[in-house]
Order: sequence, then C-alpha cells, then structure tokens
Amino acid sequence: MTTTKKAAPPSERRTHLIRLAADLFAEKGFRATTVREIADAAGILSGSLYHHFDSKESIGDEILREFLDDVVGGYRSAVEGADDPRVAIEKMVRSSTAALSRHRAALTMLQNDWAYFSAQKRFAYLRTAMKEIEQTWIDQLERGKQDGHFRADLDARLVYRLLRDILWIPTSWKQSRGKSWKTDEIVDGLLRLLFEGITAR
Amino acid sequence: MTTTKKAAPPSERRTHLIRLAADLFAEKGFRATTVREIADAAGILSGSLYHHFDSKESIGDEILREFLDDVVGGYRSAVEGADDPRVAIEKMVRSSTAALSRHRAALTMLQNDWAYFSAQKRFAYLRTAMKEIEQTWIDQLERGKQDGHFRADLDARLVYRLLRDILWIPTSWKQSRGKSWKTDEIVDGLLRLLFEGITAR
Amino acid sequence: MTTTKKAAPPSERRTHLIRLAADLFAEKGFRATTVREIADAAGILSGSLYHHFDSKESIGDEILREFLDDVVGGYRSAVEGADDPRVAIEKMVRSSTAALSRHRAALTMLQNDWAYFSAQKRFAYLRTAMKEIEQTWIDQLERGKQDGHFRADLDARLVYRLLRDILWIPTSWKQSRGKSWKTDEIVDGLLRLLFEGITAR
Amino acid sequence: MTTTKKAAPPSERRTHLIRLAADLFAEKGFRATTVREIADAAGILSGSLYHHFDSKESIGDEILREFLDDVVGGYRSAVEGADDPRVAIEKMVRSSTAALSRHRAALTMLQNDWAYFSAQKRFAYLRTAMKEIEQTWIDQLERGKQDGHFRADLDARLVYRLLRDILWIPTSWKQSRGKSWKTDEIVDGLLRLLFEGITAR
DNA sequence: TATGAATGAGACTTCATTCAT
DNA sequence: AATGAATGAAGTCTCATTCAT
Repeated sequence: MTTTKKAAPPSERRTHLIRLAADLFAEKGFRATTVREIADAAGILSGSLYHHFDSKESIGDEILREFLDDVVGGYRSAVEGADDPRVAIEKMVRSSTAALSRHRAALTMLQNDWAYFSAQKRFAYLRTAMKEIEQTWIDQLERGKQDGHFRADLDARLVYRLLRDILWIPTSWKQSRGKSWKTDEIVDGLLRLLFEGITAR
Repeated sequence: MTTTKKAAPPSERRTHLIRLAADLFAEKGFRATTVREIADAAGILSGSLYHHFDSKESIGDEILREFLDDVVGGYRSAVEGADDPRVAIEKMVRSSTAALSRHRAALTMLQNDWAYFSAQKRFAYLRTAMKEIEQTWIDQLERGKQDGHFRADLDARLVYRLLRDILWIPTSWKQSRGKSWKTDEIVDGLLRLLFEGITAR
Repeated sequence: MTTTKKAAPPSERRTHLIRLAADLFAEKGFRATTVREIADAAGILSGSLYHHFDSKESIGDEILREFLDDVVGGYRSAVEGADDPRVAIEKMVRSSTAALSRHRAALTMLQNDWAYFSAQKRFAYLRTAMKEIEQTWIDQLERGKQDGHFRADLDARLVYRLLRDILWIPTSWKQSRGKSWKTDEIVDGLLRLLFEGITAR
Repeated sequence: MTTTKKAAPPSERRTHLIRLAADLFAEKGFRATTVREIADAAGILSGSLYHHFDSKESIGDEILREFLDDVVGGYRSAVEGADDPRVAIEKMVRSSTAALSRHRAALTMLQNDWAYFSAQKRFAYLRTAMKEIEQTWIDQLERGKQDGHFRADLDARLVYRLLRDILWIPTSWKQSRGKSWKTDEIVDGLLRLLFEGITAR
C-alpha cells in the first residue's frame, strides 16, 4: 500500500539520503531546499541523486507518507483503547507529539508548502489523511461535551483547529537557539493549558 | 525635501500594487509568488513593477515593516493603560488579532519564509521587533504570576511561545474554504481557552 | 554642417543637460551611464529628457561632434602657421591638451566605447576625423625626419599611435584623488619626455 | 582538502571556457559582453555556464587575478636581480609587455570597466596590486635620479603614470586592423622613446 | 515642458532534470 | 553508483523609450 510504481527498494544508502534530505527540508522548507544542497550533504553530485529517486518530489512523498501513516495509526490506537474522551485526547496529544518529533521535516514541509503539495494529484492522500485526523478530534471533543467532561459551549471544530496547530508548534522549536524544553515539559504544559487555562484557582 | 532616495513616496498606484502583492503573498507565500504574477494581477508587464519598486524584496519589506510597527505600537499602548496584567493580556490579544487581520499577508510571509527573511541584513528589524514582542508578553505573564492572577508554575516563556503561535492561527483561516468563524468568535474562543481551558467546571 | 535632421535649437536648458550628461559620461562611460542617472542629475524624470533629445545616442553624438570639431580645427591652425615641424608638434600637443580638457567626457566615451560607436553609421564621422588627425601627425613627423630634426629611424605611424594615446592620458587624471598636476606641468613634462627622454645628459 | 568552496578546481573544460570568455572581453569589454555570447561561443546554453562558474563576475575575477599575479610577480623578480635602475626598468618594461600579451583581456577589462570593478569589495585586490606596481616604478625612478642616471628634474609619479599607460597601449593594437608591429619592435621603440626621446642627436 | 505609467527586449541567474561515460 | 556536462524553463531585474495627461 505504501509503494507507488517506481518506489525503489529501501536500501541503506537510500534511507540515509532521505534522512539527509529531511533534515534540510526541516531547516529550510521543501521548496527552499535545492537538490544540489541535498547532494552536497551526501557528498555526491546532484545528478547522482537520480539513481536513487526519480524526482525531488518523490523524496518529499516518501517523507510525508511515513509521517501521516504514523500519525493516523497513532490516533486509531489512541481512540480504540479509551473509554473516557479525556483519556483519548491525552493519548492523542502524546501520540501526536511523539510522531511529530519522529518526523520533524514532514511538519515543516506541510506548514510551508501545504498549498504546493495539496494542489498536486500525487499528494491527494494528504487531504484524505487530514480529514480523518480532523474527524477523530471532533468525535472525541463532541463525546466529551455530551458526557459533561468538556464545556458545553465549545465549538468542536474551532477547538480542533486551534489544537492541531498548537500541537504542531513545539516541534519547530527543537534545535532553535535559546532555552530548549524537554518534550515532556512541553507536552505537560500543553495539556495543562488545554484543560485548565492559565488562570490560578 | 520630503522624499528620501529609497522610501519612494506612497502614490496611489503604488499603494494599490502593494495591496495586490500582499494578497498574493498571503495566498502562496512570498517566495512562491512570482513578480510576474503580481504584474499580471495588476494588468501590467513584470518589468513595469520596477518603475514603482526596486525589487520584490522591497515590496516585502514595506509589508512587513508596516505590520510590525502596527503590532508593536498596539502592544505598547495595551501595556501602558493597564494595571492588571489580565487586562493587559486581554488588550494584547485583541490588539494582535486586529493587527493580524489588517496584515494577513505579513503573517504568511513570516510563517513561510522566516528563515529567508531573517537571514538578511535588510530585515534585521524583524528580529528586533520579535524580541520586543516576546519581552512584553513575558513581562505581563510574570506580573500575573507575582500578583497571583496566574498559576505560579507557569513557564512564562513557554506560554508566550504557545500564545504567539496560537494567536497567529486564526488569521490563516480567513478566506479558507469550509466554515468560517467571525473574528469575534475566534477571539472569544481563544481567550476562554487561554484563561479557563476546555474542562467544564 | 553640425546639425543633423532632428537637432533641436540649442536652448540654455538643453546645453545644461548636455553638460550634466557629459559629466556622467566622463565618470562612468557612455554605456554605463543610464538615462535615469542623467535625468536624476537634472532633477527631472527620465522620460522628460526625450523632450530635449530623441535618444541617448543623440546626446552622445553632440558631445563627440563638438570635441572632434575642436581638435581637428586646432590641428589645422597649428600646422598652418608653423614652418618648423618641431614647432608644429609643440602646437599640436598644446592644442590637443586644451581641447581634451574642454571635452573630458568625449575622451572617456571614445576610450571606453569606441567599438560601440564606430560600428554605427551615425558615427561614421568618428573614423573620418581620426584619419585626418592621424595623417596630420604623420605628416609632421615625416617632415621632421627629412629635415633632420627627428631621428631618421623613427617609425612615424608607431610614434603617432604612442603619442595619441599618451596625450589622452592626463585628461583622465583630473578629478582623480591623490596629487594632481597642473595642466602646464603635465604638458611640459610630456613635451620634455617626448623630445628628450628620461636619460640625464 | 585541496578544494576550497569557491575556487572551483580548474578542469579542462573550465579553463577552455575562461579562455573563450577572455577573448570576448578583450574584444568588447567585460560589461558589453553578455553571458549568452560566451555560451554561444562555447556552443552551450547560457544557463549551462553556471555549472562551471557562479557568476559572470567570477569569470572576470579569475582573469584579473591571474593577470595581476603575473605582473606583480614579474616586477618583483625584475627588481631583485638588478643593481642598476636602468636595467631594472628595462626588465620591468619587458616583463610588463610579456604579461600584457599573455593577458590581453585583463587589460581591456581594466581599461573599460575600472570604475565598475574597483568599486566592488570583491575586487579590492585590484587597488592593492596597482599600489604595489606604482610603488615599484617610483622606487626605481627615484633610485635612477639619485645615482645620476636619470634627469634630476623628473617627477617620478608623473613619469610613472605616463609609463604605465604607455605600456598598456600596444596591447590594444594587436589583432586590430591595419599595419601591425611585432612585439619586439614595439618594445624597442618604446624603450628608445623613453630613454632618448624623438630628437636626433 | 514635465509627470507618471507603462512597454518590450534582453540581461543575469537558478534549478530540477537528463544522459553519455 | 557516480561523474561531468548540459538542457530548458522560469525567475528577478534593467533600461531606453513611448505616450496620455
């Protein structure tokens, strides 16, 4: 299911190249990264990359696909094993955070170049996956409203939008200069802010 | 006497062109927008743009500068007239939201191409302004912690980071397809989420 | 004889504009100077220049024509009133130097952009004038050889070439930073070098 | 370890391209030569040049640098092995002439576009080298004045200026239409003119 | 006379991609 | 697997010139 027509066998070299590319994409965005830069990082000439991939986009494709598979998979199992929407949401937050830290590059790519990717047939699965993700969140939030855990006046879709973007934020902090938080700190901070707000009780 | 070499006088035509460019930048990002697209939108040839601007970047410069002036100005007056940090923060949120809706393009530009801009001398003021903004937030949050309004265990810098990015989110929703919220709804949702979290009391 | 089809009447404004243009040409060369720079110097817009001239080249034309008229005229009267070729040459040197200092721009234009001008029909007179100049020099040098004033082994054409270019040199020094010589000093130095060389006797 | 980032290794193809470019620069000047003309001469598309060089200017840089290294190197060894300033100067003249004929293009570039190059940081070495060249000449001329070989009333700097430009002249004659002199003839003519003037004894 | 706006040709440059070796 | 060279499309910018007002 994951392989398209041309997807070459995942040799070690290939995997290494994807990782190099992903790091560059994470730093500068997909479009802003040139094939030459990737090749430079690998110590080869840009033309030589085309022995491993048939295009720059197919590198992007591989990175994005793995990311979304990871996230969607995580959400599915988060929801499955949770009766309480509050628990489900906590699991989803933790699962998201973990997936994001495993696929930092994918996030930058989606943030910076969403319009670019989503306009292409090849990347139609992006929209599909995002829809499933959105639905999962909304389902849990609605469930929480109905059983009284969450405030009844929440606009589930609005909160989802906020949450989705909020969850994405900390990833982009990694490797940035200045104080850096541990993932756990961030997640806990997030959850607390989410459930309780900043006001003292 | 009134004209400086570089800060070309803001003729009507010029202002109009900047608006057209800003719309495109908002849609597709600064780098992804070509000079020709801007010219097409204006119904002229791409070279003709250079009658009004010396470079694509100087268009970007103008848009970003106005935006940051607006935001920083808003924060200053928000802080000045507020004894209670809670009030200050509410004012800052409202002021941000207003500024962001006035300068939608600037935000997209910063989000998509921050690395590109901030690496250039010409855009050094971006970092300067961001620092002032950060400090303003942190000051108010710390004040709130000390006088007991906010939870004592808040990491002010962490919360600021979250907030900053959260505030930016709704802007990118405008003009997007699907359900759209009114600005007031969004701001109120945000403030409520911020102060109280999603949990029912 | 000096007017071509379109040559506008030499109003004061026009003359002033030509002087401004000439200064810029002298500094940076004809091609390297843009119409906009000329207009800027005059405090008008570049399009407005076309009320006075039908093209950038016609400005160049006027400058070059005046210069060559001046030089050729000077040579003619130098030769007329001189029995001794030594005297004729001294007069030619002084006349050249004077003409060059009056038309500094023309020189830069010819030096930098000779290939450009001389390839155009419009500037055919450049070649004509240069031929007359060359012939005048060669005539005097040959005369000097025959009557024993100059060394019999001089290659007149070679010496002319050297001299022509040598005479042009000091002009380009004016306004340059560092020590500057008076015109008289330069001319005397030149003449002495020419007639006697640098060796002590 | 041998390759620096910018000073791309001199492949054969690269060297060939530089030679082609240099010929064009010599003919028409640096600025007046377009990248497309260079590419045409090489039988490739203009964009393909950028596989070998990062810019037109870097081609110019390479040509100019080699030239100045050659000239300065030649002057140094001319001065080292010569007790008599007269001998030193003769060596310098011969060394200049040789270097100039090896780097004809560089000369045209400096003559036509000196203002353009010398205004750029990248070409700061031009000024440095010119200063060393000037100082070398002046030193030898002063030495000759003091030991009585040269006339005591010579203005060393003035003579240098004349000489420098005079030495440059013959190069521009090569390949020009009309009678052409052999290099030796030119140099001997020059030296004789320099030491003895044109007057018969 | 001058302005303000625009044209159009052509300059330099970038970059994903191809391909013979 | 990789190199070295090239393509070709597209992008930013320059500049002499035109023209309605």
